[in-house]
Amino acid sequence: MFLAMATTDTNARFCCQPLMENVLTEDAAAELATLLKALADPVRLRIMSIIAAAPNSEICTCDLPDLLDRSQPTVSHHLSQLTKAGLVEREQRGKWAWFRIAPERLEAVANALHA
Amino acid sequence: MFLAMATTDTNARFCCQPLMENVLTEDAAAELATLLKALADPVRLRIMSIIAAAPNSEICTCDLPDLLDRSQPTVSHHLSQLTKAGLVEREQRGKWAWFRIAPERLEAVANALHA
DNA sequence: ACATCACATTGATGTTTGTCGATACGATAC
DNA sequence: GTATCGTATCGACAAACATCAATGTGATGT
Repeated sequence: MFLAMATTDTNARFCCQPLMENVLTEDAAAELATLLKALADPVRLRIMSIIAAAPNSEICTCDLPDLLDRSQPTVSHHLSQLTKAGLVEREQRGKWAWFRIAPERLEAVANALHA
Repeated sequence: MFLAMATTDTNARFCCQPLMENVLTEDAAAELATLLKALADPVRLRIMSIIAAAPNSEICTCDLPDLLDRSQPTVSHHLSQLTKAGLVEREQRGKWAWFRIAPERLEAVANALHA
């Protein structure tokens, strides 16, 4: 939905007539870029993938440093990025933190990419 | 297709039983991350959007600096990134460079995001 | 209370990225 | 050829990012 998210905010002149209606606003572009950026890292993609493949579609943080071959602070940082972007949701259970994918949010990104 | 792109490359131990089958390989994750990174910038998203909305779904580079409010070198750099990622295709016509979206490539990214 | 465990935060470091001025390249027009 | 125009490349710089060791925090169990 490069189209669907669209509202115009530019009134520029052109020499080859591109129309500026139905084009991503600077704001809309920034918002979508933020989401894509949150996904655009191999470690974070693998986290999403691991969650999607896990029983009950949820994981405990404790497994990730081993699975991802990254330090605990690094994993924590990536989970925080994904959470902040709204792509995963965090739930505390005793001392463990569990994460699930926020499907609507992920779907929104995927849909935004269909022209 | 966090699932569809999957083949395993990790045999880690776990305390909360996540399965490591059907999980993105490090290589697959890196590849997908590269594509997402190419899209994860407001200027590049607007470029894609402008192309998608343009007549004949193509644009001449010459219009972009004005439309995007960025210098010519900056625009050139972003177009180069998108081209390198295979998300757009370049065609020289006289002195002008024209760009079109590579739909399969963009679709592949979108599909990879459906769980 | 105390020790322990799971996780977050801080601080530091090397790398990558977006940006632009200056310049080089390549095609067109004269 | 020479001038001009559209675009790419180079060099520099500041901002953002991934990473980890060290430390802080908050809950559990004894």
